Parts: sequence; C-alpha cells; structure tokens
Amino acid sequence: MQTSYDVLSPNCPSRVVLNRIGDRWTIFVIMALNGQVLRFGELRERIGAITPKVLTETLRALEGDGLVAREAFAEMPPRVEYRLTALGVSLLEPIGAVRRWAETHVSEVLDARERSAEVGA
Amino acid sequence: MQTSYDVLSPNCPSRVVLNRIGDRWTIFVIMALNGQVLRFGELRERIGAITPKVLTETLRALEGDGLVAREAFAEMPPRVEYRLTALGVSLLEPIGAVRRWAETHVSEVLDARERSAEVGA
DNA sequence: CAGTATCCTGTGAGATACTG
DNA sequence: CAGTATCTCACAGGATACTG
Repeated sequence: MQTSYDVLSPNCPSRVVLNRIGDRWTIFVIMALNGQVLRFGELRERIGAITPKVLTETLRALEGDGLVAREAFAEMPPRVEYRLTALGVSLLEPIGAVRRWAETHVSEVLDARERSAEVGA
Repeated sequence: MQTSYDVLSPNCPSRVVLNRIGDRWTIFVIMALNGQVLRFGELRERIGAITPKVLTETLRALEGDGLVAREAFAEMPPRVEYRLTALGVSLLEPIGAVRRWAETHVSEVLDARERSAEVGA
C-alpha cells in the first residue's frame, strides 16, 4: 500500500489524474455535466467544436475512469444519458481551483506573453 | 475589458491556463522549482527523463507566460538560474488542489479503470 | 439519435549530435 | 554548462461518410 505519492515521478499514479485533466476535452465534458444530465447530442452542442468521434473517445475514457456514468435506454430512436458520478463530482473542486486561478490571473499571463512576444519576435 | 470567462468556450483566456497546466512538462518544472532556485542541469536531474530540447522549450514557454524567471550569469562556464515568479508561486495553490485530489482519489480511478478493462477487453 | 469506420494531418516530443 | 540544430515518429484529434 502506497501512502505517499511523488508527482515528480512519471510513473506516479497522481500523474494519471493530471493527464486526464490535461486532456484537451475532459474539462469541457466535466464542466458541461456539472449538475446536469445530458444526452450525447446535447453534449456536442454545448461543447461546440468537438466531433462525435472525439466526444465518444473522451466519454469512454471518463467512463472507464469512473468519473462519468452512461445510461442507455432501449428505445427507438436511441437515448443515452451521461452524468457525473460521485467521483466525477468531487473532481469539480480541484478544477474549480484551477478555474478561479485562471480567471484571476489570466490577464497577467497574457500581458507577460505579449511582452515577451514583442522582444522575442 | 472582459469581466467574466466561460471555460466552455475554446477561445476563452481561461483555456490558456488549462493548456499550460495540461502541458506534459509544466507541472514537473513548477513543482521542481517550488521553493527552490535551480540551474538548468539541476532541473534536468530532478525531472528525470526530459531531454534538453524539451526542457528548454518548456522553460521558454513558462518564462514567456511570466511564471518562471531566468537569470543568466556572464561567467565561464555559464550559469543560469531559474526560479518561480510571484505569479508562478500563486499557481502552486491550484496545482496543489489537483494534487490533493489525485492523492485522495487515484486508487478509485485506478480501480474503475481496471474494472472496465476486464470487461472492455 | 448515437454512435462507427476510415482516412489524414499537425505537432509534441524523443534521439542524437553539435556549439558558444 | 547550457543550451541549439536536425531528423523522425507516434498519436491525438479533425473531416467525412456510414449504420443499428
């Protein structure tokens, strides 16, 4: 039983989470499902520029990690609902922390970026 | 002046931060520089499997975003020191939130992953 | 509606070798 | 020591078309 993790180690399980969060589409899906139950098509609409293939991949990954629950109804036409699991909901907190930091400091980052671009170019 | 951000929008400035954090090497560098001033070679050692090229790219990006400060000394042999800026330090907090979540919940994610792998395969 | 199936491309990043 | 310079490749992810 491992009791402590070292994020600096590439094979550390913590890295798993960072990879997932860092994934291009994960955040969008998690945020969209915040407090909502959505169908495949609804997710597509809300996220915008995502293709069905990529949305499916993202959803499958999230499902596999126990963050999102998928419920299919045997109807015609088909209906499938996605929602966050308890684990998925708990992920909203750290994501919120990142988001708050972003909203507070993005302008500084953008300023710095612009300033270095002037010189760099 | 934009007063509110929507992370669900791909062109939202907040996305900038998520991209940066999601970058494969950013976290490693930020964590390594936590409370430390390190030279290029020291960073290489601590991070492990990173190549000089990639470390340079990561460092330049971080510098450009105002998260890391680079100080070069005109000596022979050359000496260059990297440290977090105040902005970089402030980023430690949200990263810490993610890290804590990871340390608490990784086992659940891994369990779920394993369970779905059994079925999926 | 909720996906699959294919094909294709950009680029993050590794390996390797060289330089001020 | 602290990087640059090339070359190469895998793979995330996009476009498009099709199906139970």
